[in-house]
Amino acid sequence: MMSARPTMKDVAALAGVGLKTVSRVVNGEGSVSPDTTERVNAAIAKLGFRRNEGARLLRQGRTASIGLVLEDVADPFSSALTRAVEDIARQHDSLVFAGSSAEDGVRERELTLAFCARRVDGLIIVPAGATHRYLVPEITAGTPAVFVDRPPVDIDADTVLVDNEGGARMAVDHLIAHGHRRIGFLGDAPTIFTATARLAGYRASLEAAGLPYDESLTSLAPPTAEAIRHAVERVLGGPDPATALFCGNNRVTVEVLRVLAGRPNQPALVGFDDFELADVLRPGITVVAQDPAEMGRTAAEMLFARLSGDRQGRAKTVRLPTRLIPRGSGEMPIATGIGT
Amino acid sequence: MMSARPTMKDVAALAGVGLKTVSRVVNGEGSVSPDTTERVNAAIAKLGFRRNEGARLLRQGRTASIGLVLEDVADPFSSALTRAVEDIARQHDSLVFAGSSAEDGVRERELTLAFCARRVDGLIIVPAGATHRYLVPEITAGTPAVFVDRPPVDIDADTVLVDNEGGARMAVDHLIAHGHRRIGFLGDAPTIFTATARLAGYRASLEAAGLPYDESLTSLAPPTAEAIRHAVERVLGGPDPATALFCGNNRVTVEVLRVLAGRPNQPALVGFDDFELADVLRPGITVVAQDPAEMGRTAAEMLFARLSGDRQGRAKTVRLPTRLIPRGSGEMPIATGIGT
DNA sequence: CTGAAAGCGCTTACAG
DNA sequence: CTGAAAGCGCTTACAG
Repeated sequence: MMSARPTMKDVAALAGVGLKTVSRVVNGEGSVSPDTTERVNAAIAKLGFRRNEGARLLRQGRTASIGLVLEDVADPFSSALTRAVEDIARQHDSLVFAGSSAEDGVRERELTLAFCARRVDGLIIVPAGATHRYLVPEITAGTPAVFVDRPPVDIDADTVLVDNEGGARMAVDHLIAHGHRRIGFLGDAPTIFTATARLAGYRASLEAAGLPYDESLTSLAPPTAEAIRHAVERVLGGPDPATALFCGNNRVTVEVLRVLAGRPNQPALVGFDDFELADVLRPGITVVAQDPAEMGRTAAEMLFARLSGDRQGRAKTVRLPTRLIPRGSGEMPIATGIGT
Repeated sequence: MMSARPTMKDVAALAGVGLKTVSRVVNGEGSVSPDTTERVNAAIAKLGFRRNEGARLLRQGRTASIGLVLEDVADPFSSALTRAVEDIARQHDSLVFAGSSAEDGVRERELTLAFCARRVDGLIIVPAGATHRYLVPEITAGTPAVFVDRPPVDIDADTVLVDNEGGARMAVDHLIAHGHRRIGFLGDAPTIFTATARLAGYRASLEAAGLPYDESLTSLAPPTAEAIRHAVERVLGGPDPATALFCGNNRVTVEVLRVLAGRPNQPALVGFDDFELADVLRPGITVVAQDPAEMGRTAAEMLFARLSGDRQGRAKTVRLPTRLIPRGSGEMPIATGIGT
C-alpha cells in the first residue's frame, strides 16, 4: 500500500531483477525462467503495480486513442454516432475522447487541435467550421481524419455522408404523390451543409413534378422555438398556404410539432431524421430516416483502416442511403385535419 | 514539411539553441532574449512544431483528462450528463474519455481500469457492477472517483444521487390526489438501485394513504418491449385492474406508451424522468423530472474539487431534488379515457 | 534466460 | 539570459 503509484522500477527492486525482466513478465514475452517470473509476479501483486499505458504508448509512438468531435454530445444524433464509434474503437483497443463543437467553428478547431496535441491516433469530426485548412499539418504529420455528416472545407479527407438530396427528394415526392401541391420546407441554417443539400432535394422534387418553387413557403434558419413558430405561421398562413410540410431535421421537426399542437387544422408532414416516439404520436410521424449508428460505424472503420495500413490512398467519400418510413403524417391528403 | 512530427529537439537544432530554451519560449517563461525568442519562434513556425502534451503531462505526473463511465453513451440521460461533464472539464482544461458499460459489471470494470491504466486524473462513474472493490487500489493511489445516479457498492466515495424515493412518492401521491386507488408500478430490473428506491417511494406513498400494496400491480424487469407488453396487460387486466400507472424510468415510459397506443381505454400515467416530446403527446405526459445535466455538473465539480485540494476529506453524498411536471396524463381521473 | 543503456518528448532542478 | 543533465515510466535495440 504505497500512496504513490509503484513503477516497474519499484517492482524490479523488490523482485531483485532488472527492469527489462519486469517488462518481459508484464508483456508475457516468455523467455523468463519460471522462478524469476514468479518472483516478479509476487512483487507486482504485493505493490499493486499496474503498468502506466500512457508511458508505454509514448515510447511506442501512438496513444491508442481517437478524438471524436461532435456538434453536441447530448444530441440524439451525436450520441448514437458516439456509441457506434466507441464500439468499433473498443474492438481496436482504442479509447475515445469525445467533445462538442456547439456548432462553433472556433470551438471545433480548439477541440480538434487539443486532441491532436494529445497525439490521438486519428480523428472523427462532424464539422462545424468554415474551413479545415488548420488540419493540414496534422494530417500531413500522420493523424488521419474522417469527416461525418458534412464534408470538410478546403481540404480533402475521408468523408461519410448520407444521400441528403435523394432523401429530401423522396420525402417531397411522397407528399406530392399524396396530392399536395403547396409544400413548405423548414430547414436549418443555410450555412449547414445538410440544410442546403436537403433544400436542393426539395427543389429537385418540385421541379420534376412541374411545381413552382415558392420562396415564401421555405425557411432556412437555426431551429429556435421562436424562429420555427414564425416560419410555421408564415408558411401555413397567407392566401395560398402550404398543405404539407417537409422538416429539414430532427430539431426542426420537434419544434414544428410543438407549434402545430396548438393549431386547429394540421398539414401533412414528413421529417428528415427519425426520432424516438415518432411512432407513438398520433398520427405517427412519417420520416426519412438516416442511421447515425451506421454513420459512426462506417467512419470508425474507415479511420482504423487508415491507421492499420492505407495511410496515403486517396480520400474516399461514402454516401449512405436514407429510408422513408410512412407512419401517417406524411400520407394525409390535402385539407384533412390531423385529428387531435 | 517533415513527414514525422518535429520535436523540441528539432526546433532547438534549427534555431541553434538548447532544448531548455525552446521549452522556455513554448511555455512563455520569459527570461529569454527577444532575439533568441524570435529565432525559436521562426524555427517553430518553419517546422510546424506543436508540443506533445502527452509527453509534457507524463513528466508532470498527470494527464489532464478524466474518464466517464456511462451506462450507454447513446441514452438521453447519459448524453445530457456527458455534455455537462464536458463543459466543466473544459473549464479545467481537461479532456473527457467517455465509454459505455452497457449495464454490465464486467465491462464497467474493464473500461474503468482501462481509464486508470491511462492514468486519468479522476473518474466519474454511473455504476452498473455489483461491487467496486476493484477501485480501492486506484483510489488509494490517488485517482478519485465520483459516482452518479447510483451509489458505489462495497466502497466509500463521493456520490451524486437524486431523491428517488421522494420523487416516486410525489408521483404516486399525485395520482392518489386525483382519485386513484389502484396504481400500478412498472420499474426496471430490481438489481438497479434506482428501481428499488423508486419502488420504495411507491410503497411509502400507498402506505401513507392507507392503500394496500398489491404485488400483482407491480413489475420489476428490464424494459424490453416484450416484458413491458406483458406487464401492462397484467396490471391493466384482471378483475380489479389499475386505473393509473407509475413508470419507473424513461425507457419504461416510452415502451408503455407504445403499448398503450394500441389500447382502447387509457390509464392515468406519471413517468419518472422527463423526455423530449412529453409535452407534444396528447395528453401531455406528466413526469417527475430529474436534471441529468445538473447531475453531471455536480459530479464534475466534486471531482475537480478533489483534484485541486481536498483529496482526503470524507466521501460526500449529494442528493438532488426532483420536480413534478403536470401535463395531463397524470391528472386524469379514474375511468376517463385518454382520448384517441 | 537476463540486464544495462539509450530513447519516446517533454520538464525539473541545477549550474553557470 | 542560457543549457547540460537527470528524470517522468515505459520499450527498443544490444550485448551477454
